[in-house]
Amino acid sequence: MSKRHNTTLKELALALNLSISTVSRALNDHPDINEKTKENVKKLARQMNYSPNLFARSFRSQKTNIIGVIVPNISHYFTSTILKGILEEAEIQGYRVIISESNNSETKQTEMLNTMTQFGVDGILMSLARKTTKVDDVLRTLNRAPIVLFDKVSQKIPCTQVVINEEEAAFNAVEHLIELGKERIAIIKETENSYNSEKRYAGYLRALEHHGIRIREKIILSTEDISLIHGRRLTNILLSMKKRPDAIFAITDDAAIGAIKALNKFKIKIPEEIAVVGFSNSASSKIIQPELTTVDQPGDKIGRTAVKYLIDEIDSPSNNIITKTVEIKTTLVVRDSSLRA
Amino acid sequence: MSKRHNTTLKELALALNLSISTVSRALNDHPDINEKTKENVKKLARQMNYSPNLFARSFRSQKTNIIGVIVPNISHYFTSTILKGILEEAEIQGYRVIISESNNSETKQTEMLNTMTQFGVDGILMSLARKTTKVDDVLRTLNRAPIVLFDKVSQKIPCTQVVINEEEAAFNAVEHLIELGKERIAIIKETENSYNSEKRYAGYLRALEHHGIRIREKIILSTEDISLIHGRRLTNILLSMKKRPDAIFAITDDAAIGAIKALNKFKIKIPEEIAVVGFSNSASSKIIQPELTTVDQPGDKIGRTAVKYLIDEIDSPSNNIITKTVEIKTTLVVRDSSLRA
DNA sequence: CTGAAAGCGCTTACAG
DNA sequence: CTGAAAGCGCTTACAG
Repeated sequence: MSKRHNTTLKELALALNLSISTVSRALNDHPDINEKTKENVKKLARQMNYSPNLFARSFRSQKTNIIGVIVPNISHYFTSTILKGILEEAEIQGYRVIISESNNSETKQTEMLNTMTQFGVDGILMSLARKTTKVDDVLRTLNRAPIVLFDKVSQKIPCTQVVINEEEAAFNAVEHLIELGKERIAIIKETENSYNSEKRYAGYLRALEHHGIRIREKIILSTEDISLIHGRRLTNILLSMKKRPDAIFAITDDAAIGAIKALNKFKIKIPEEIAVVGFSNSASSKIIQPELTTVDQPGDKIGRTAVKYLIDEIDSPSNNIITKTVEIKTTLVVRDSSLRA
Repeated sequence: MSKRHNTTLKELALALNLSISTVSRALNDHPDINEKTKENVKKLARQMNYSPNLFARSFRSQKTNIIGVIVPNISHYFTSTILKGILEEAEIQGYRVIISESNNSETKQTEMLNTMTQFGVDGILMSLARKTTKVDDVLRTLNRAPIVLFDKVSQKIPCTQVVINEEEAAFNAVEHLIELGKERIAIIKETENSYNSEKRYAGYLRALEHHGIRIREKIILSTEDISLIHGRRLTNILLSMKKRPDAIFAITDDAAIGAIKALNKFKIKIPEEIAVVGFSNSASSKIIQPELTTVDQPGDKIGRTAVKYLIDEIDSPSNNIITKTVEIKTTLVVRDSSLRA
């Protein structure tokens, strides 16, 4: 047998002097077929190393059993934990997963959506590229295949959205700082109004209001790119103020770690002088000194949940397009950066 | 037009009162077709939101343009950078990528190989699960589709293997410590003889020999699971010795970071008393205090290279099975954990 | 219990 | 310049 050759039903049928139909049925354990025949067929199939061509099967059944996934950046840790959940759940349910990256480019994202529908995926899981504005492209895809959004979502797209309890999580994080006795709590958030940043900011505001703490515009800082470097830069600005904050809530771990790096540099005691809380529970949050208090986002569960909702829609396609939001609970992981002395 | 409906060539043909053949050729800009006809066809195709069913096309051409990827753990940072490279290069070359995780289980790995060949992927990229012993399964797959291994490879599998210059990289890392004036250099490696651990250990030995430094068995430590926790544990053992080492070379960043955490706890000066060098240039290596000297592994390049070699084999299937090793160069990133005072 | 035939959507050699 | 027909590998309703 030469290399790269795949045995087909036809070959088996020829060798056994049976019809293709019978061979197919025998392999699929169809009740009609004689036990003896089944045995013979299966034996030869094993010998000839036969395995069904799933592509042909999918083609016939008009169902690919493939889920397409589009994420902004695959090497972002939180994203990779979601992907892990997606892969696990998809495998359990008998689906394969095609992954692609939009690199936060809307153009690329549209291209990916097109390839995926052309390819005939049964459904699409997507976390939106930053600044996704031309929702039309996504809506057009929605006519072809069900979509479930996760993490970076948009209410403008009428479909199921799997997110964490952003607002509540931020509320809890800030309340934790207040209970620690902190009163001048700065926030480092995004300039652009992403779903996530907006919700976390709302939680911050609500916590302050709820506890009767005055909102100080001066210590509400924003940045385009919510990274370690900008977390550090904005913290330096906070430190240059006449009246420094006594806590910093950064809406990402990266920015919070940047903040800690800045505070460490000036030998400011954490959490006594300034406490810090982040968001994500990334691997780095346990590496930084002092270890970072942060919101744990269960990526695995988000991924699994998104897959479940998507497969539900694949199995029972409904024509009523609705925006449904599914919230996954998070927990605050308290570490040294905000531990009561 | 109802939801979830895909226009087909047949429908276009019917609407235009043309044959399916003509419509197909018009859309593919076949020179035989009348310009006017092409225009009409294309116009209607746009109106009816037609896009070709790639599944049908693949089915006919017996080529899926899909690459299967199997990795032990998708959320390992280094792996995700390789995946990034794979996705980028695959897209450029017009391939789609199916990703799955073996979770370091050989059984699961075999299953994935089977599904992928059944599915008819054009080729497979794989990083082996730990302790892959039953090479037979992989060899059987090799009869169906070309395989290129990367990172976790095995010489027992006759195929192209894309790796980094493990031995040389370790040699350079240890030589760097020697040039710093260190003489009692401990190594933290894996118990099990993985390709990577073996090569790095060989580089360590060669560097010591090359510089006429005696090899001390006592400070050559091994662990099953080369993680932060075990890096810390083994470092504690090193610290309990009568004569402590003056440097630690850990064959992963995780273990090196564990080492630094242990040293920090005992307020041991890094690098003056004990210098530390890791391997990977993970995100965490820039977070830990002091920042970690480590070997930068260009994941992106590894991924791209693996895709290129695989597509070469897909395009020109050769029957001569050979083991070819492709080495990607690394660089040592010197940071505070080994910086001359 | 087994077989002949249709069909999934597409491309292309062959005919006119 | 256009069309009828075969075929990629499989499943299944229909017939016997």
